[in-house]
Amino acid sequence: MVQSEKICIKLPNGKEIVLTGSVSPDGILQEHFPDKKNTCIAAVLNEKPIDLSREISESGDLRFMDIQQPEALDIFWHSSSHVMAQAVKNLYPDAQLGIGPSISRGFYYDFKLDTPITPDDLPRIEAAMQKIIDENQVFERQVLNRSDSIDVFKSRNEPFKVELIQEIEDEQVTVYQNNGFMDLCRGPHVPSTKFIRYFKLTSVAGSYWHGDERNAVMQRIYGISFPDKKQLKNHLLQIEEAKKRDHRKIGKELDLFSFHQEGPGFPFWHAHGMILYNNVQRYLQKTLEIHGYQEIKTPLILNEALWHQSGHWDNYKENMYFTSIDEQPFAVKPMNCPGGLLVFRNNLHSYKDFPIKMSEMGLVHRHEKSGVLHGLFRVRMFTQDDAHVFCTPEQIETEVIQIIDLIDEVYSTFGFNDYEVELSTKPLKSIGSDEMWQRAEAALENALIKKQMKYQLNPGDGAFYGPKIDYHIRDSLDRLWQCGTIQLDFSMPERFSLEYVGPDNSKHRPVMIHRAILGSVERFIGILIEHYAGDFPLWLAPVQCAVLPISEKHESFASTVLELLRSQGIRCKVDNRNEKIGFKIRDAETHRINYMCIIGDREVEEQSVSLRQRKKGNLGTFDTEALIKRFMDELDRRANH
RNA sequence: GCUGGCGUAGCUCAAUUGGCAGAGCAGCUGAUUUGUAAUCAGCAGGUUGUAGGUUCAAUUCCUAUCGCCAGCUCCA
Repeated sequence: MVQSEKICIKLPNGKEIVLTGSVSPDGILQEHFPDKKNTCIAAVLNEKPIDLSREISESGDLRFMDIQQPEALDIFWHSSSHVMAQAVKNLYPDAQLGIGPSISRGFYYDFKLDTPITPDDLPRIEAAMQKIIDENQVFERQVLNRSDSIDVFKSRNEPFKVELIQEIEDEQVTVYQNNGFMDLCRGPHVPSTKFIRYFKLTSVAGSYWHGDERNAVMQRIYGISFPDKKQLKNHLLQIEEAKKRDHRKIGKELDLFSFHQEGPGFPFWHAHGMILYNNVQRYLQKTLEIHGYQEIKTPLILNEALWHQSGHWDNYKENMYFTSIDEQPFAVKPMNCPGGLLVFRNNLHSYKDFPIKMSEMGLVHRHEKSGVLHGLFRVRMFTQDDAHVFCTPEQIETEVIQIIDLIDEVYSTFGFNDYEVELSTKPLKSIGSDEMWQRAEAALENALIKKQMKYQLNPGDGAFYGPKIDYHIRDSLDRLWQCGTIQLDFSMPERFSLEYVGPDNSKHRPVMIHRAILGSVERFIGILIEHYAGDFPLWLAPVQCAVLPISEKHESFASTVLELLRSQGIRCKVDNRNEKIGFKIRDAETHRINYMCIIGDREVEEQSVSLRQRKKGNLGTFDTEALIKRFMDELDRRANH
């Protein structure tokens, strides 16, 4: 490239240099920061990432991307996917390349290939990758014009790449090449393959070209790589930990719930699971009572006409189940609001009664495609901790603030102190006047601002009937789960002609706020199981205490202790099996029982127990009074540990 | 829904190229009477998801079906 003007570059250390001739970031790195030569993988010129080997053709700020910087991982993973694709092409010359991006955690590449790739093939591909890495092949960038590049990829039998180029509007495209492997790619890449130090291919799966099931079926290989061995190890450990915490696995181990062929997507709650379910529900009901809610319950099956009126027929029919009663069409409710509206409309309401906060633990059924069902996280039947707040437009902001506080209170009870909030505004398809939307969005936004909440704006992502605030809670493994939601609704009051009598003695239309805190009780319990890894806090635990007599002769006092604890509402059991104490302790520990009361000669003598806490070990001797006090105190605080 | 994988005892998993379905844990019985994460021995446990088919013979091969698991644009 001919340089018409001199190029001035400002370096990260503040130094300014003038380039003469053809200079790449590589050269500058060698000259000015020789110690970083081995750890830099790319440069950033005027906030645009470029290859280290790329000739600098414009003036501006230049900095270097160290391999340890998070932003470098993106490039790192992208290069890793190239190496993987190259390895696959070496092993399967017939494979046609799809796309191979870096993703939030790792990378993948899609291939069209007639021979199926199974997990057993991954070590072979990994070995082929290692060979490429050991050869330290240099990634070479090349600029081609469109038609040439199309010819190139046609001749290489890469129809998908040709299709991609045809979708590109630019006259020039870039390709990267190393040792005969070529890929259409925007770049940048790490300088050479040796930078991909530690990697692992994690899974194979099917996918579709452009994600559309009408298109060609592709095989996708997922992988992860890191510059540091420890990072890779930690990542793999985290995957292991997540597997250990899988609520489906723990649910089976602790006998919490089950699923059956006879009811796909419909959870069966077992006795232990019901304790979780009931405790979560009771806690919530009590809390709502304190916050001025009144609880209602509406029928599971309602006449289809209601669903026409509510708009669900038009917008939600695909997800609903239908039946008939006395030859009349009925539907199983997928949401609770229409039923709640009938309750509201059953009485005449004065503005003096507002806000009216009606809550419902509503069992809803929603048809989900069979392929998306997933334990308690994605089911076809669940209980929503639903509520509808009816108020005047002026009351919206205050009510939303109260809900924000309530949600925070509930989440922190379960140890979720970290959550993310999104505000979604008017979508293209919507009902209601612009003025109404503006007022509603402002009310939600003001509430968030007043509470000094950080939130992400999702323009155009609101429901068709109103804007909303969504909550995502972060669990102990740093994963996000959508749970709570606060939605303003102008549509339902309209459709159902809701009214209240105002101070002017005439009728007005109320505003309705839908809100859920847990979202789905079932899903929330799934999240709790994984969050606590099955080690539930005392107030939730299915079995809180195991009474363990050392031998047969201690059974009598053990029963006395059991009865005493039971009389105080402690969920406990006695283990009278003919086993050694070590066995009984192990059994109680593996069943995640919070406390063990060990009873031998000494304890019978002193009328006390030797208390042991799950995962913590021996706590020493407690007389029965101190024991109960300890339990009650922990229960009162709903202590999280 | 689509693609691929899987379905064996209550649970976790075995079973050469098709050749008598097996182990550990849990359960039951007996011995042992135990002091802070597994005492020993014995017994029992199955229409191999379901329905067809191929075969002298099917857990194994084929077809259908049900369910489970993973994935199904985070775009060169």
